[in-house]
Amino acid sequence: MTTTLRERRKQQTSREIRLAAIELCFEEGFENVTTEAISARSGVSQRTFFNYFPNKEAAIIARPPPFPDDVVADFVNGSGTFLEDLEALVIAHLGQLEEDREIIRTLRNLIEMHPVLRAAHDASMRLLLAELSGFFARRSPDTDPVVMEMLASAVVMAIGGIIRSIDQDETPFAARVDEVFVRLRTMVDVVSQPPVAMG
Amino acid sequence: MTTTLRERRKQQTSREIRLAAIELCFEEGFENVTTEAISARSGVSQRTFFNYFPNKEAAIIARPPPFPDDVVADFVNGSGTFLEDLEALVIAHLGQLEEDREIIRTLRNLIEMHPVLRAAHDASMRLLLAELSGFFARRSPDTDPVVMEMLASAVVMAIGGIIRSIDQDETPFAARVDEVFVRLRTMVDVVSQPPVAMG
DNA sequence: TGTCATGTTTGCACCGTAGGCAAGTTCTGC
DNA sequence: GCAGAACTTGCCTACGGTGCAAACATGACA
Repeated sequence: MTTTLRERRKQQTSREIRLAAIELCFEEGFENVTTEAISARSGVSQRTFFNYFPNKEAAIIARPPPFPDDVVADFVNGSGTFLEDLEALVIAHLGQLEEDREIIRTLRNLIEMHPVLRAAHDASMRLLLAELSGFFARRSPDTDPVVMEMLASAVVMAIGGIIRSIDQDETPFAARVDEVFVRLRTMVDVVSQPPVAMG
Repeated sequence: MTTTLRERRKQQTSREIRLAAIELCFEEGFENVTTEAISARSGVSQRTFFNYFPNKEAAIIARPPPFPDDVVADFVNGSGTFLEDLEALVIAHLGQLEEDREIIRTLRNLIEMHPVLRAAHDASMRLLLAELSGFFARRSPDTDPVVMEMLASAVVMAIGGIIRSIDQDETPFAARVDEVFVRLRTMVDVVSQPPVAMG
């Protein structure tokens, strides 16, 4: 039994701290929120706050959950084309984001406005990028790893494009995978543009 | 006359602070360097340090100089293919990095090791990315801007690939532009992989 | 149920980062 | 040389973040 009372409590406390942090940011603006205030609202001591999170940002920007192992395995050992197999991977990721849809909506502006949050968010995007390009490299170990990073960063950007349009499009994220692939193909077209101008 | 004594002094002070910061990091490790020590070594008060830089990281990670206007104009109004015109832009950028070659070598490890520096560096990369994708969008205003971000991020990654191999390859950066384009084409190949497996 | 080991929270003390303010110093234009 | 702008500095305050040891809660087991 791994889900002991202790662990559940910890989960709970962690969630309470995060919630308090986000609410306070929303009410007072990120700059004006202190770790002391967050601790107070979530009913723990400031010292405990720092047992859970290394800093204020970390309480607000959660790192995205890792990709499920089976989905990764399917991609890495996939027998279709790169894009075909990539689709399931991206859908899995978008699906997980769906749960956080409301939080994403709330945090988007906060992130836009505060360099510190932006940095924390960047760091979490960088992890995603590394994870993805790792999968790519495992799938085709002979391809230049830098190329895999390039491709992964393009995919991450494409996903970002979908997320950023959350306010203009209510469609569930996963139903919008196509946009990623349309964009990848458009990108290819730009790069492969024939030597003679097309008017 | 814009290059007044005052401005030169400011430049000078700024450079002295940066130098002191980098030297100290090299001698004592980033974590063990305080803004107080940096200020002391560069002969200013701690208060003045904060007049110049918002924080320790900013003194260490300089943002790359902007692209020269004429190079940008040539790219934006260029009449060749996308890749052909892109070349001059990338060469200009690599050329500017050449001047910092030694600093880059010194700072690389520091950045790898310290999340705070990494974050500062990411932020400066993000500016580069935004600048580049802005140029791309101005050149072809009808193309989906998200695609331009994807492409720009791939190019930035490719440039990063060159910089990261600074220790394995002494060739001047600008002489290695080709690697960027080879990699862009490889990336296109991966994405455009024909539907039937190629063994 | 009692008790012991382990894990978690807390208070406290301490250092470093960062900014506001006002007084002092240096530079610029006239 | 002088008035005013720009810059530097010291002082004061607040927040961020960590180490430590005491207090407390929990799980295991008799």
